[in-house]
Amino acid sequence: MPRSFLVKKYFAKQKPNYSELVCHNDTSLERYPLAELPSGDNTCFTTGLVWDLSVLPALYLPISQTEPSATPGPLDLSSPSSLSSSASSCGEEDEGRTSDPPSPEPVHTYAPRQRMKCTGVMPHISPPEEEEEEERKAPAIAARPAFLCKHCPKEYTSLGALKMHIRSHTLPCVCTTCGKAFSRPWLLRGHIRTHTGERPFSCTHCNRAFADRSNLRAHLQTHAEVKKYQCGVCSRTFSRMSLLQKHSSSGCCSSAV
DNA sequence: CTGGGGACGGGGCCC
DNA sequence: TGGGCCCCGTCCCCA
Repeated sequence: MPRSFLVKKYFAKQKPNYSELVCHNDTSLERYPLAELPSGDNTCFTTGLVWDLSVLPALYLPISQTEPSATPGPLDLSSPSSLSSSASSCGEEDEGRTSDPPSPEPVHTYAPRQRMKCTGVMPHISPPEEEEEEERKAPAIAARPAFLCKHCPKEYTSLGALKMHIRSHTLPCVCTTCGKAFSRPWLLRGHIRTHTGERPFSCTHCNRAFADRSNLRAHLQTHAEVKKYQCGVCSRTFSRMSLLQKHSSSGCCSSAV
């Protein structure tokens, strides 16, 4: 299942310096280098690589075409239970998602994924004992070095990775305001900002503030003269992959798709 | 229709 | 080994 996050690992040891990003309204100060994108060259620049659409078609494979079994199974909603981890326990300060120049490797995979809307439906949260039991069972199910998730076909090479994954099924972090549950505390923190209105990440160009670093990163693209994603046919650049996709599918680059 | 913002998911890395 | 954070990404919705 070629989910984007499963196929990364571009620069393991060469992370860019994100301490440059500004995070005002917050104790920490960060400054984002992306805010100063060079202009001119419309194909590639140092801080942000322009993706060429012409390389995309072969790489953009829907999940169904590549690994159908990888889709996580439905959540088990059968056993509601008390939840120890709460919004308060997870804090409210800054959290970490960051904007950032794209990886220098022009390999993108496209995989539409399911979304869980905040619809008021309480997701299932397993009690700690249940979660531990699942974790214990997992290695037994696995063939050998692999740890299999009992909720879905995923397998991992380490128990730690499996435990982390299982959290996506058990969703131990629950928002005390709306009841929505998350797999990790910082996801909950980010969600809580939607209630509090806190926006700790600001753009150095326009002072617009964001609650999410990733959104700031995307926003910074709008200030860039040359954007991250480029059409292989007309050389037009876009701030988002989705925009490039729309562009390509709507005529201009029909030959490239 | 396009561009952008909001919300969120999950693996990997670091401590 | 586990938790926190980083990074990258997607989808939905709206102007």
